[in-house]
Amino acid sequence: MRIGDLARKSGLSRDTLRFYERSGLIHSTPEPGATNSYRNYSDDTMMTLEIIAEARAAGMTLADVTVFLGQLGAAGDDLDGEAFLNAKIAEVEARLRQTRQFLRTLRQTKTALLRAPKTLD
Amino acid sequence: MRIGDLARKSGLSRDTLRFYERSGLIHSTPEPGATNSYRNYSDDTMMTLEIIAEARAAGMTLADVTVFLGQLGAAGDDLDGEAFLNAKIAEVEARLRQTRQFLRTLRQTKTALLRAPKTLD
DNA sequence: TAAAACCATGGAGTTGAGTCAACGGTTTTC
DNA sequence: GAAAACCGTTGACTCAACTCCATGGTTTTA
Repeated sequence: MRIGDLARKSGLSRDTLRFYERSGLIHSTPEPGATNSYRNYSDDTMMTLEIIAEARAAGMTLADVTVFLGQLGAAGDDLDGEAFLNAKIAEVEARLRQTRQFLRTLRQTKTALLRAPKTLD
Repeated sequence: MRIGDLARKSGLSRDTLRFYERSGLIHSTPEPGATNSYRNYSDDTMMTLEIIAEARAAGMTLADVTVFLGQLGAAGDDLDGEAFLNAKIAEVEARLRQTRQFLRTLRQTKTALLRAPKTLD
């Protein structure tokens, strides 16, 4: 799949995809025997992009995501990897708590606003 | 309370607090009859800072938080305010889902890593 | 086969959210 | 009454994550 297709499927801009590739988050392999220099993405790239989106929503930086995607591929008794994952799990759990708390605040604010007395005019 | 105290209590830097004030997120009132130009914060400011932290963790921008804090104070039959809150609630819910999904992925990755066969050496 | 649509690279620019440094005035403490 | 510890402002700087532009090559379509 070429970059334009991936952009349409993912909702990201071509520039963003190139930027992600420069950053080592996704990879493209020139179509075998291609005469041009067009990027060629496998279908799996979409899944990677979804993980990236979730990770970003969870507050991770792209640098973190790069490390994590590395872990995802090759495992095997990796102590640093475990420490990294534990740290990130803790961070995301904390963020989840704060987000839930904020959602409660948002909802309360909404009902408070609805319950508010009409102002005379 | 002066800016240094608030910085210590909140864990934010004095610069960040001044930046938040410039942005209209928090406010200070010169102590009545003060001869200096020192900022003076009420205890409530800490609560505002906690809301800001939660909102940021939930992915809101400071611009959004400014609007939201405005809603928090003066309510009363505000249609735009309701629309804004509904939009933000939807955004935060979506982000919450993505974050939960990512947390699952993180945990799975960890157990996969632990289950991985020891490499011979 | 020409126009439209796509792709590439390189480098500059933008935005959000701070952070730092310089310089000088206040308060507190020894 | 100094020194240390605060505080103020202004303006430049950083960093992450994009985004845009210029220039030029390739594919697809009418």
